Amino acid sequence: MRILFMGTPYLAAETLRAVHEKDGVTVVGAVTRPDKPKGRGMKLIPSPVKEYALANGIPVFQPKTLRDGAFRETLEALDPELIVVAAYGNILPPYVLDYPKYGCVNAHGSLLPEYRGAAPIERAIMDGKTVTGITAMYMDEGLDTGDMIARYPCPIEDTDDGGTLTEKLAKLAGQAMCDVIDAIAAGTVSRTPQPGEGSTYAAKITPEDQRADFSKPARVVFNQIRALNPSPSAETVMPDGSALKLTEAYPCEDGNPEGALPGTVLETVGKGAGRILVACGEGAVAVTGVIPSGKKRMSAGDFVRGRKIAPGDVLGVKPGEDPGHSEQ
RNA sequence: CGCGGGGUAGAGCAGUCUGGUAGCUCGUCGGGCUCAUAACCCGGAGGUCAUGUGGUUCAAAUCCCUUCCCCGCAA
Repeated sequence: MRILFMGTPYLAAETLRAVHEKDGVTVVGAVTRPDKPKGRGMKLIPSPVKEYALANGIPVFQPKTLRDGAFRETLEALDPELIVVAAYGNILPPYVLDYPKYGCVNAHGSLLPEYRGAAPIERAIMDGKTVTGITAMYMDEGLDTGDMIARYPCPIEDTDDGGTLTEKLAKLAGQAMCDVIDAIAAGTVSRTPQPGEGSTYAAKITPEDQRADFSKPARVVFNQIRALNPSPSAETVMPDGSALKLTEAYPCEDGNPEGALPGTVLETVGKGAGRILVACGEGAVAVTGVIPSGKKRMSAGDFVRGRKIAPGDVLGVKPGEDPGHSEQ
């Protein structure tokens, strides 16, 4: 089967790998977003999909848009029978949707109709969900609104973070697309419209989403920190005004018995992996991993040993700002 | 040439402004205390201070210059 793949980040690259390694499949091309035009020192950063494709001899296409005629010519030249999409980042216009005889299928990182959109994995963890998954679906002109083919549940463990869950879902996405290809080849594929009710939208992560809000319960702060690890990470502000990313933590429901002001550092431990206990609206979070501004990812113990933080410091409040107005 | 931080012992840092004995918190090794310990006490090892047989100086981790590398932000 002649397949054209479209996708961009890690999850998409793993999906491409699964499809590419599948018997009876010819990947005629990989469409991915253009290399990021800048980076530190003007570096170009190719997408994971592009890297995989180049390493495996798959032609790479990086159109700025699918809407103009330039891509239509490419599409006709590649002449795919099926288009497989995973986290490509663009809506497909009708002429693309209609071209392949077997249609366009997508692997989405949630159990639709929940978490349609750009950041379903992170949003599911942030919301404290215990189950998410991959939905294999046909694409239409809407945002993740097409008919479903199959859903693959995946539990979210307390030990999961954005990185581990993405890895798990990436494997499922690969499996899902291989199953879909088999079903299409066998003529047994089925499609079910999404329920009209229960849909939610998982907007992309904004800087505001990254800002740790210690006024929330410990569990919420914990969910936020792990959802955004390893990238882009939850972030707070040190008493000196510098940024501090929080990469690892665990909740201590009874860690703030005296009801200290949210953001207050209650305890620092510099032995071993160490930890930094920070008061929350309810309970406290024990931060165990951080990235100081201009520094590498390090354990809380290393950070404490460097004497950058001490009990009594208040996080999340810029110097001169009233701690009572931590909202907004 | 987008903005900024940094390269000092195995780890994280201080010291650099105001040149003049290489320090701190840990880890590690040895000893002690203890019923015992990741706790406490004592002692030791471990660093050409990223690079340049660079410049200035009586003297450079520190001031000036070179090159390389790392990281955060922004996209």
